[in-house]
This record gives sequence, C-alpha cells and structure tokens, in this order.
Amino acid sequence: MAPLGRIPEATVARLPLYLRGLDAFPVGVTATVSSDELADLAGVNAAKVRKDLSHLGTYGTRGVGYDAAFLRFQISQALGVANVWPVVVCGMGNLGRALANHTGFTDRGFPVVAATDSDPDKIGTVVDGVPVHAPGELGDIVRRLGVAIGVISTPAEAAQGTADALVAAGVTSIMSFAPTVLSAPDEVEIRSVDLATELQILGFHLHRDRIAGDS
Amino acid sequence: MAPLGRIPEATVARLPLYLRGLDAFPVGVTATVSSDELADLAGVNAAKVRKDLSHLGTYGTRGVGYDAAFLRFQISQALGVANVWPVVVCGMGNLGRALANHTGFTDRGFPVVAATDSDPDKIGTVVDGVPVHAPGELGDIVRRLGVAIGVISTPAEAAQGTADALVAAGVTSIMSFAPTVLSAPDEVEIRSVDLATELQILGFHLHRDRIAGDS
DNA sequence: AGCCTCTTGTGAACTGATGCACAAGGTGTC
DNA sequence: GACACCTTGTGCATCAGTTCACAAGAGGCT
Ligand SMILES: NC(=O)c1ccc[n+]([C@@H]2O[C@H](COP(=O)([O-])OP(=O)(O)OC[C@H]3O[C@@H](n4cnc5c(N)ncnc54)[C@H](O)[C@@H]3O)[C@@H](O)[C@H]2O)c1
Ligand SMILES: NC(=O)c1ccc[n+]([C@@H]2O[C@H](COP(=O)([O-])OP(=O)(O)OC[C@H]3O[C@@H](n4cnc5c(N)ncnc54)[C@H](O)[C@@H]3O)[C@@H](O)[C@H]2O)c1
Repeated sequence: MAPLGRIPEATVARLPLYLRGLDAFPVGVTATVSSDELADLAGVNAAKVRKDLSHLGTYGTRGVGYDAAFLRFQISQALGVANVWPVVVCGMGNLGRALANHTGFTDRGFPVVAATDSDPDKIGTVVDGVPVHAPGELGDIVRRLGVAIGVISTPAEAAQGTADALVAAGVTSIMSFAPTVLSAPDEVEIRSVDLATELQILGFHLHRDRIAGDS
Repeated sequence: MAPLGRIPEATVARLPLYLRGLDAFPVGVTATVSSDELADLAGVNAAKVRKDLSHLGTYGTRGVGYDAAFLRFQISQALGVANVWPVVVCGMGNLGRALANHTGFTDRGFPVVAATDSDPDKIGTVVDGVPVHAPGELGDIVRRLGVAIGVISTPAEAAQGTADALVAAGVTSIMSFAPTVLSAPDEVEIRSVDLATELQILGFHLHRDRIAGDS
C-alpha cells in the first residue's frame, strides 16, 4: 500500500537476503515465486516474507505469487541498489587487503576506490588495483572520489581517530571491524562488525550445553 | 538473583562488550565501576547495563557501583571464557588467511588450529602457523584436534557442502562468511556474517537520505 | 544517630518484531 | 457462470527487548 512509507529496520535488514534469493531465478524469464519459496531461499519464514514485502507495496498476486523479475526490481528500488557508493578502506592490513580484493562488493555497487594506511612501505603502492594513501589524505580522497562509505580496518587504537577523520571529511556511513566503541555525531551511521564477539556468543552456547550435558 | 537462570539472547550478545569495556581497568587494582561508566565503555545505555547484569546475579553495591575485578570474573564465568574452543578455518583464501593470522581470536580462547582448502597448491602448506589440509580430512582434523567451532570462508558454492562436512564431524557451532543460506540440524548454531548485506543496509540509509534531501 | 547523597535493582509501561490464522481476491476448470 | 483451489495481505495476539522512574539499600558527613 504505502509506496514508500517507513520501512521497519528489521525488514531493511532482510531485503538484501530476498534480493540474493531471487538470483536463483534467471533474468529475462517470466517466473513467479511464492512467499514460501522465497522464504526458503532467504532462510526465513513465509509470514515474514509477506509482511516484509507488504511494506514495499502490494506486488503479489493472490493465488499465484510474486513475479520474480518485478519483485527484484521493486526491492532494488527500495534499497536503492541502482546507486553506486564508493568505499574507502582505512587500514590495509590482513583484513583490509581481503576486503579490497573482494569482488562481491563491487558487484553490488560498493567499489573499493581507495585505501589508507599509516605504514610508509604501503603508502603509494597499489594493492589489487586499490591505491594506498597516507591517512592524512583521507579528506582529499573522500572529496575527490566521492566516497560515501568508510570501512575501518585499522588496529583498535587508531579506530576512533580514523572515524573522526572520516566524519570530518563528510562520510556519514561507517563499517568498523575494530573491537572498540566508536563515537560520532548522531547523523553518522556506524555498523560495527565484531567477529571476536560473534565467536564468544558461539562459545557461550557451547559452554551452556557443556554444563547442561553434565549433571 | 538467579545465579544461572536463562540469560536473554540480547544480553548474551552484550556481555562480551562489557568484558571488553572492563579492560580499561587494570587487573589487580581494586576499582569500582558504575553502570554509567560501563555503559560508556560498552557503547550502550546505563539502564541496559543494569538489567543485563541483574540477569547474572546481584553483584553491585547500591550507592557505589560494581567491583571491576569481581564483575569481570562473573561475566567471564557466565560466558565461559575460561574454556578454549579450537577453531578450524575452511577456505584459506583472502578472508581465511586474514582470520588465521588474527591474534585477537587466540587471545580470547579461540585458537585457529587448522584450515582446509581445496587448492592443491595450498594443501600441505603452513600459513601463519596454521596447517592447511584437504577438505576430505576435515572429520579427522576435528576429532584429532578437538575442534569446537568451524569457520566457513569458502566460495558460496562450496559453503553448504562444507557445513555438511562440519556437522558430520560433530561440529555444532559455525560462523559463516559465505553469502548464502545454510541448512543444518536444529542443534547446530550458525552465525552468518554477511558483509555485503551490511553494506547494503548502509546503502539503504544513504539512499533514503538522498531522497529526503531532494524535494 | 540522623540525614543526605549516590547508585543499584526492578516493576511496569512501551516499542518493535514475530507468527498465526483467515478473509480477500485472484486463477483455472467444469 | 459457478465452484474449487491457491496464495496473498493483514488484523491480532504474543513475545522479546528497551526504557523509564523510583523505592531500596549502602556509604559518608555532621
Ligand atoms: N584480521 C582479522 O581476521 C580480524 C578479525 C576481527 C577483527 N579484526 C580487527 O580488524 C582490524 C584490522 O585487523 P588486521 O588483522 O587487518 O590488522 P593488521 O595489523 O594486519 O592491519 C592493520 C593495518 O592498519 C594500518 N594502520 C595503523 N594505523 C593506521 C591509521 N591511523 N590509518 C590507517 N591505517 C593504519 C597498519 O599499518 C596496518 O597495515 C583490527 O582492529 C582487528 O582487531 C581483524
Ligand atoms: N574477502 C572478503 O573480504 C569477503 C567479504 C565478504 C564475504 N566474503 C565471502 O567469504 C568467502 C571467502 O572469500 P575470499 O575472498 O576469501 O575468497 P577466495 O576465493 O579468496 O578464497 C576461497 C578459498 O576457498 C577455497 N575453497 C574452495 N572450495 C573449497 C572447499 N570445498 N573446501 C575448502 N576450501 C575451498 C579456495 O581454494 C580458496 O582458497 C566467500 O564466500 C566470499 O563471498 C569475503
């Protein structure tokens, strides 16, 4: 119904999964997909799929399902995947290099256009097609290349400084891998990916099960 | 109150953050920390800190705060961080190498003890101290080294097969980076870290702001 | 001792998300 | 045209998590 009414955060987080699920349907071929099928493809349940899609509009046909191509178009539209958002990787270490070398990002509209690193041996080099600059040039890079998203893969100690520099340069979207809390103005969106924490959550459940197993 | 009553999932996910925040307090020195301070250190709000900690027990002192060392001990206890959970990295590519080379995991009780890869050139080599084996040896590795957690950093196509092999070997905790849905028995916990999806969520908000900006 | 100040622990309201269950509405068949 | 059969869209109940607000307790000061 609502062509662009507020979309719940939880729904936004699932739209990319639906889009990925729709890759199972060849482009150009007319095909319909039911909420049940799409639920399987995205790893969620069917009721959620229908409720999520209803936030975008009523694009399904009762008794039939959704037109795969049209649905793909609508979700793409809602997510704004037609846009290309250039990314700068800050900290070209082990993780930064893996990210820069990853093709999956460019494919989805997030090309890594530049990197920074404080190591003099790395500055000025080009790694996997990505030029590495000094951290001080960050503001310049952002302006010159129209960077929209900053990735922080520096050591934890340098993360806050890097975030500050990104914000100062006008970047409002940050993905950080540093295991530390970052502060930034409210209008800046920070997504923190903390792998050690993920492992600790797995560890908690293992620990729990072990205790439950004894008796 | 409840020494080990069910701890809400959302709380479990934050306990590692509190533990990290407590690193700001030197070991061996008696210090108290208030829910306000800890909230800052962990990047959440104070009410949440208090409610979360109340699930572990009443370890605070009204009017004073929490004893930092004792609190650290109690959270560690709840999370079971005294345990060491050996990890196997499946897929020693760009990402797998970064993970294997990362010291932060070993420090927290998650040593990467082995890896697998299907590339004949990599099998038999040792990368950053981690021996690389053929995928077929996975079951053997798990049993021999007591692997508790499997990390999937293979291409998406190989992810399900790798998950199946892990499950067959008795691994019940999996962290996957492959952009695909994995199916496994209910008792297996899978945490899927999907970086492209994270970027798309950032992209959605950028897109939204851009639309709102025009008028 | 009495009082003041501080911070915890928690009941209760609120918010957001989930999942059920079914009417509404479309397709195809007889 | 009527009927049988699907699958969507959604109202509603439920659940988990968050936030508020304050009484209960602890320490310190006079
Ligand atoms: N490697 C992993 O698998 C992994 C896993 C989880 C978390 N992390 C986190 O990601 C971050 C990076 O990890 P890594 O393994 O790549 O570390 P790394 O040490 O290999 O790389 C860090 C890089 O950042 C550079 N750097 C330092 N200060 C900088 C600055 N001010 N500006 C720009 N660059 C700077 C260093 O020169 C180095 O090249 C760390 O915070 C780490 O805790 C890494
Ligand atoms: N590199 C990144 O920054 C990044 C970011 C997001 C997601 N991912 C995902 O993580 C996964 C790995 O990414 P990558 O960049 O390291 O890819 P990569 O191609 O560099 O590495 C994949 C490795 O897996 C090995 N492999 C293939 N089949 C295997 C099997 N059956 N068993 C064991 N090993 C096997 C390959 O030989 C290769 O070494 C992919 O699914 C990718 O989509 C990577």
